Amino acid sequence: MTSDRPYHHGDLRAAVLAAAVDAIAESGPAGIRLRDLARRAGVSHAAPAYHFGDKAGLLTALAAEGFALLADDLQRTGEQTGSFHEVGVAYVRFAIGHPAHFAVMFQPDLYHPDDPGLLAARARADSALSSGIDALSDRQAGPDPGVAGTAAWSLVHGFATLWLTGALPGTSGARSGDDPEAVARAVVDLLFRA
Amino acid sequence: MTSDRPYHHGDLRAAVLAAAVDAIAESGPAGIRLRDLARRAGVSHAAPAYHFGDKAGLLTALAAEGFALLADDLQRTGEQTGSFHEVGVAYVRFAIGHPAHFAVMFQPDLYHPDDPGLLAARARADSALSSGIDALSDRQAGPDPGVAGTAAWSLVHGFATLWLTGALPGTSGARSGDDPEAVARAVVDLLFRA
DNA sequence: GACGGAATCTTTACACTGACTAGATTCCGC
DNA sequence: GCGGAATCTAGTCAGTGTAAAGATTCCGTC
Repeated sequence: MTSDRPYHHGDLRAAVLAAAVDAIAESGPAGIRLRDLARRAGVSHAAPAYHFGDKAGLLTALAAEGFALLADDLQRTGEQTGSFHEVGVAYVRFAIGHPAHFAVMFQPDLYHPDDPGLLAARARADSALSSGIDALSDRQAGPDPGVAGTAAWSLVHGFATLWLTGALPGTSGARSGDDPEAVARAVVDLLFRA
Repeated sequence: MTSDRPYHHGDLRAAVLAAAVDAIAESGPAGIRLRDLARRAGVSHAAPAYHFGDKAGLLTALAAEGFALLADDLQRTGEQTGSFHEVGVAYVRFAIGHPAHFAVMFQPDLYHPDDPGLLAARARADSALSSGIDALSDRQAGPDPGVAGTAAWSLVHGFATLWLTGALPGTSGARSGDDPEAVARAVVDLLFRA
């Protein structure tokens, strides 16, 4: 069985990560199989283990990539708009635009939660979100800025999660044509309408 | 190896469900193994399959049980207090009190989402939550009652999810001694303070 | 241009899992 | 107490994750 494909893939690490994103989009993070990802990338079944160690290592890399992308999005949005409303909407936009990453990021039992690269990426995302919240608290007459930040994060995170799960009536119901970003904006506005 | 335990377990279905709750609390829904649950219940490795068909069937039953418990909690709280604030807090209290159920309930890729029993239980929970939201909208001057309901649900769901994930600063940070229910109440109050 | 170590991938092997099947045991209505 | 139904066991199989050892290629250095 002499294949004509080269012995070295070129960028197998990225290819496996991309294949994982596809596989998760199809059947969720639980249905992911290392051997299937290897098949998709056109390599032997044990090749992914070289780059990620084990299955949890792969998902760790995926989660870290997700936190890094989220941090970039939030930071850029914060700098461009200076509005926490828009940072919140950007959070939802990221979740819906990268559902596979988002699903893995907030299931620490799937990966190695102490991985340094992951912790660094998550710290960046936390920082970008916090700075948006701080800017908000300045204008906000709330009693406790910590509570306001927790509320804001909970709101956008919950909305994104419920939307992705298909639990919201609008997702598969009568208002299925709704733009999630528009609904998210309305929801965020409601929280800070004072 | 003649065991002295009886051939019939008595209530294996409930025992397996209880073992699943324990196992999920230990290592998450992804780490659950049918053979391990059988060992915990003291039966042969294939016994659980008789009651649940397959692994997804077991998690379907667990999710249905969770939705039923949630519906009971929300309905009781709504009737006793008549306050949506308290219904929201009850939502959070359920999630933190039944983390294993909650984790499975909102991961439809783990179970059979079309199961009739599951759909019925979820419909009951949706109804209990909606009635609380309707009562809220009457007093609320919001533009769209649908938006207010989505916001409220998103808020409590997001808070519960983030708290269980350990993502909130208060969970493992300096304010780790905080009572989640008290924080939830403050967060819900913030949304509807007008 | 050639050498040699490092990086990358394949092959082989093994324990474990979920699922299926046939058979054993017990329960329960009549 | 008879007989079908319900419940559980035992055996089997394909598929999975992981580890170890070997094969192939890359790349800095001479």
